[in-house]
Amino acid sequence: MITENGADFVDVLTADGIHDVERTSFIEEHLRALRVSLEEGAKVRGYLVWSLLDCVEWADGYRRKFGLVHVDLETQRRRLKDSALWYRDVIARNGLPDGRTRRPTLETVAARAGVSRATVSRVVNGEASVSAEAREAVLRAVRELGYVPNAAARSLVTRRTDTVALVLSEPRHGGDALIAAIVRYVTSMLEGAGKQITLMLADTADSRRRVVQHVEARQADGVVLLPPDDHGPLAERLARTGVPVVLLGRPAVASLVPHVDVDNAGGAAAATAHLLGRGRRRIGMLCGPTDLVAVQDRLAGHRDALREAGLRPLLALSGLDRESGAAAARRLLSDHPELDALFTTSDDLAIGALRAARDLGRRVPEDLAVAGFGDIDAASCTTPALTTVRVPVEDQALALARLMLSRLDGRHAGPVVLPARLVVRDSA
Amino acid sequence: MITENGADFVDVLTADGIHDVERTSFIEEHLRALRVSLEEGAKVRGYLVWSLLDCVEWADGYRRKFGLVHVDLETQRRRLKDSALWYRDVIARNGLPDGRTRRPTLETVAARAGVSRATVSRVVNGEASVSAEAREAVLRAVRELGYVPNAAARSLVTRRTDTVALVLSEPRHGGDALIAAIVRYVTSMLEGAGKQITLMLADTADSRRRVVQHVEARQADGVVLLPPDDHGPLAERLARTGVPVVLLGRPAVASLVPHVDVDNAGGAAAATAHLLGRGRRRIGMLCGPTDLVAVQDRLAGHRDALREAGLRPLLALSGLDRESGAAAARRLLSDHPELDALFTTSDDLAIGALRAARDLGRRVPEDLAVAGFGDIDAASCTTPALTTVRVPVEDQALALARLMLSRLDGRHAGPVVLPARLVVRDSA
DNA sequence: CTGAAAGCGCTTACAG
DNA sequence: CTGAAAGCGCTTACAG
Repeated sequence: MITENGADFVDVLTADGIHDVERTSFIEEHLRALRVSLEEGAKVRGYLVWSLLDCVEWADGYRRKFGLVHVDLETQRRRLKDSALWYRDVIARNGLPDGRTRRPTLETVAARAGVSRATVSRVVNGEASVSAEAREAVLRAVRELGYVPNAAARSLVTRRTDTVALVLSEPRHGGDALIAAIVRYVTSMLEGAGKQITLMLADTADSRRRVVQHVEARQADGVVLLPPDDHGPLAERLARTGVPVVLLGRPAVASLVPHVDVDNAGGAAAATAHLLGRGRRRIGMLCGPTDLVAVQDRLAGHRDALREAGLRPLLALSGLDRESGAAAARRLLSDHPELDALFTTSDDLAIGALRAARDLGRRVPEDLAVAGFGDIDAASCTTPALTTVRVPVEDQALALARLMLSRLDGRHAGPVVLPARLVVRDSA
Repeated sequence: MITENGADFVDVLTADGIHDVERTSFIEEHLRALRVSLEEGAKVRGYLVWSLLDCVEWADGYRRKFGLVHVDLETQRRRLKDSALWYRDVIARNGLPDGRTRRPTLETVAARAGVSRATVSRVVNGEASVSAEAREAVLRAVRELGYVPNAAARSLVTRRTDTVALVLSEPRHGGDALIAAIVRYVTSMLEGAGKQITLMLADTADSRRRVVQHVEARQADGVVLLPPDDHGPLAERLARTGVPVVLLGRPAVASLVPHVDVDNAGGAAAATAHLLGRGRRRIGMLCGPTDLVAVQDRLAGHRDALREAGLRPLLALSGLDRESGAAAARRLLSDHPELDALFTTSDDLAIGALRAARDLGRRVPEDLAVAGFGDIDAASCTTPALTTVRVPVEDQALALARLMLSRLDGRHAGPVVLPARLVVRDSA
């Protein structure tokens, strides 16, 4: 660790409020680490205070100066061990590891192992045709030197990049939870398979050009593209380069590019059936922007479910946000005061509808049942809590990653459609 | 576009419900594109139907077969133009562009421009010392051939990667909105500066090792690391390699690694002052996991504000989720029924507290004022709407990107602390 | 201002 | 099973 004047410093522990049993081994462990550091010449330049809650005030002086860490015991010990190992490591190397030192290359490893570069390459890449002794020697040299292959050099000759581009466009639909889940799960699965992720944006003409260039220059072995609402053309264009492309959401136009989607129609039909099942017969619908494919599908599901009951849909077009949902609901309810239920193509619209209902003095669900779509985080926080259709964001992310992996393996794959489950709460 | 049996097909337009004025030019434009395609030998294999809402049912047959696009006029025209240009482009190239064709190299460009590879390289990299004619010739050849430099070859010799690693660890604090904002804004700004983003996870021992290897092997020119709560050691370790590192959130231990943070203490003090200003004197606090630095700082701000008013804090420790917040609130309120306000270190805890208050029959804010921290999406949806402290997620993301860029430019930089503003709603 | 040439660190036929 | 050698596509002193 480095203080503000750049000098190394080691920890001095002051721990309070720890169970005695635990304290002993904890302190011992720490002091051992400390002793090692001191013996190896580190100078004490400050204090790191670990303490529990009841000594916050006492410890405040230290906190101001060096930072105070409040941790539970488990964390405390893990961190302690980490930093102890780390100190030893650093000190063992005699001061700062030098970033400017040349990294070892195949050449270095080969020399140390007493074999040729070709053999080292074979071992590193897991080829079978290497003798046990050679392999052993190479592996040892790799370990001792901390050899890591140079990705650029490898990619230059293999023409692979072991990289997948994750392309985000404007999130008109889906929201932050979906983005976060995809970023996390797609990355996790692809990293597990030895791929690297390049994050790209495709929200402007410029950035879209960049994506096309990137892919045409073969800087990615595959592309995960989301959400595609406005980007059918982009997806097709990328697919034409021969690089595997995978989409989130059904594209507007039938396509051979495989995609992952949620059963929007089925979910909307389920929500509508639920309203019907509660005896509602005059059901209005708040419908988000109809150029979004997901909105189209939800609309279709709603319509089909109504038709089956011999009813016809009654729509109010709306934007994407709560304010616009509230306005559409007000409009619909004043034009059609007889309505006893509202279905909306998104939770944000439903939350707007709840506000409108409150403003208009309609009790939910007694006078007006409201059902949304999405099960966003806020849906369970409203009063009444929102009945809605859950969009399984994590499953979508995982399916997307799996689809990409199978395409990278050269397998063909069709679209994946995940079920959307009704979540019944209080609003309908 | 490709149908399911792999054949090209062109669009046939059927548009309804469009204002007549618009319709004419729209259809004309489309038919022109169509004619071009047909003249150039494309076969009609299907229909793409653009229509507006009122012909949904009629169009359903087409929808089933080929996908139906509902679009507003603006979108319609843009998309039409896109696909028309795209058709022409593809067809002009005589069928599918071949992904397996060799891309042009410096060599190719040099030959075409009648100069040496070195000169082409100089032009491409914007060096000044090139004659106007040579530059002109090279630029033309680049344009005509669609030349894009091979990143691997370039990186091999320059030892730069023009890549920044964006490292995500477990999101114990901050949530999806923060992740989404960072992914979006950091990527946007760095792409604008010609950098590529490599997305990495650091949530397991394995993935952390991968990150260290990645950086030590110089596969990134910089690292944006978030959230650092458990990763002080990782940040220090990466910084030791000499690669610029930038952190989200104040690290637990004082460090030279620059970071971006929110004024957690100031925000908590403001919320507490607000409660005091409303005449509340018996203020309890729900305190999230105290090993999180942000929680420590919020706690400190709360305590300082109380102390200034001659009061002492009354804490209940809690986890991170709503359930745990509700439980802590129940505990605190039954042990101390005299409490007239609660401050919480996060909105999720506050939402839990609202539930507990309702269960216990306490009216909010009359009997019990509640203030949270974060201003998450759900905060404005509760009843009563939550008074809270806004954490400016976009500003954080932008500051993080700026910090990284200045570090990449070799400039040193200190920590950035962004203000956290009180948002007064109904709960306090 | 320009070109010939060396070299970045790998992989991969090819020959043995 | 192994090594010598060519070559991936670029940049950059160096010499002119």
